[in-house]
Amino acid sequence: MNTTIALKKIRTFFRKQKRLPTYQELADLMDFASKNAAFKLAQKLISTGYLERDEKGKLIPKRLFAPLPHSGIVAAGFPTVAEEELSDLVSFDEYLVNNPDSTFILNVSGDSMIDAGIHDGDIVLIDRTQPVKNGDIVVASVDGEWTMKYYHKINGAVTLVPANKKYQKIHPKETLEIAGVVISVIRKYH
Amino acid sequence: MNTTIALKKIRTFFRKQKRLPTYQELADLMDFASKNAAFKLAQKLISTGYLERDEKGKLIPKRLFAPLPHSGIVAAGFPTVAEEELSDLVSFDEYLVNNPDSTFILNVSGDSMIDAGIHDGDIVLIDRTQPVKNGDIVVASVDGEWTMKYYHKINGAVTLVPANKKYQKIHPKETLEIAGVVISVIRKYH
DNA sequence: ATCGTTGGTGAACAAATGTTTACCCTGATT
DNA sequence: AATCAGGGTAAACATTTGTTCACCAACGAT
Repeated sequence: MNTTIALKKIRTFFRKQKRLPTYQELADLMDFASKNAAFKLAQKLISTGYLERDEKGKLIPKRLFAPLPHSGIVAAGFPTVAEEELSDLVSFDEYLVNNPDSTFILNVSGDSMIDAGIHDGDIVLIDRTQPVKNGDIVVASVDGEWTMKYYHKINGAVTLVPANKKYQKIHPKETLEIAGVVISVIRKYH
Repeated sequence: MNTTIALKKIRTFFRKQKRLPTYQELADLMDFASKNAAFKLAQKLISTGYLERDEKGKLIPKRLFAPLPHSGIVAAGFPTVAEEELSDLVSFDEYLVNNPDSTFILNVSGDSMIDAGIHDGDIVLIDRTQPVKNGDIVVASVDGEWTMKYYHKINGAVTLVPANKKYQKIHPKETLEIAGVVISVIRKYH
């Protein structure tokens, strides 16, 4: 009956083991005496969209970790956290990362981009294949030093602009190597 | 020998399937004709610390997605503390959401929290069960209007403080309803 | 030249796994 | 009172899986 508690147990199992339980293990987990009960449970979880099967029929997690209702805007009227609409459920992994193979994570240290809302301790996602456009925030190596700055190219001359008046603009002379473009900023409290 | 290329293939497999390959699959992946070759490969990957076995002897990833000596970026001082290869292992869903059942998403509109690095258009994760502490950013309904502000309670008197000098502090008189605590801020460019 | 190691093939096999089929109980519906 | 669906048990079974054993080719070091 309670798929919620089942999900909870499966989640903790997956967190620990980094894999989904077998039917036998799932049965144990749920105190079922029969594998088949686990099998049926899995079916239900698939039909409710929490799990799915790969090409070989094996169970893999789907929405297992991100079933978040996405309600409207803070401003007006707002929210009794309404009915959870499946269509609005979001996996952050999919939402944030378009190119998993070329994306990596950086921990931000320093306050040179604070006026862009990037604080010390934030996490930043970098795509190293994405083409750089003016106004993008990039991670770059200038004359041997790595920084994170706004990127501006005017008449062929690149300027790296910090988002903090305390720091200077940079006009790279010798080397300028772009590690990638900041595609996302994440901050977690607590 | 090519444990590097093996790791690469295993990684992409894991990213797609969200599970490790069986020995048969690993053999196929590596163009081995024999499962045993895969078995031995796995042994090696275990002894080199990339994989490990759980209590039941099943393979689980260990250092599979751990920080790699990626050229350049790690080296010189600035922005990076650690670089990690991105994987579904570090699922943002898991990382960001502790209590899936009580967490929901809001789109931020307005600039009243801009000095806290929360900009118009950002996405914010709210936990509605988490206890509110002083200094937390909360989503609250004051006298019928919903806002996002810092929460301060001094001698029983609650003050809601914006992170923008343009706006006034709020001393709720009548109703004060807290929808939840901001646990995370997400901004996506492009 | 030979020896030992590394990395692979191939076959074999017990145990575990996914899945099906049949049956049962309980609470709700009619 | 009869029926029905949901959620569980129990048993059965083909397939797959992990693992072992024996063997082999290539190669570097001795």
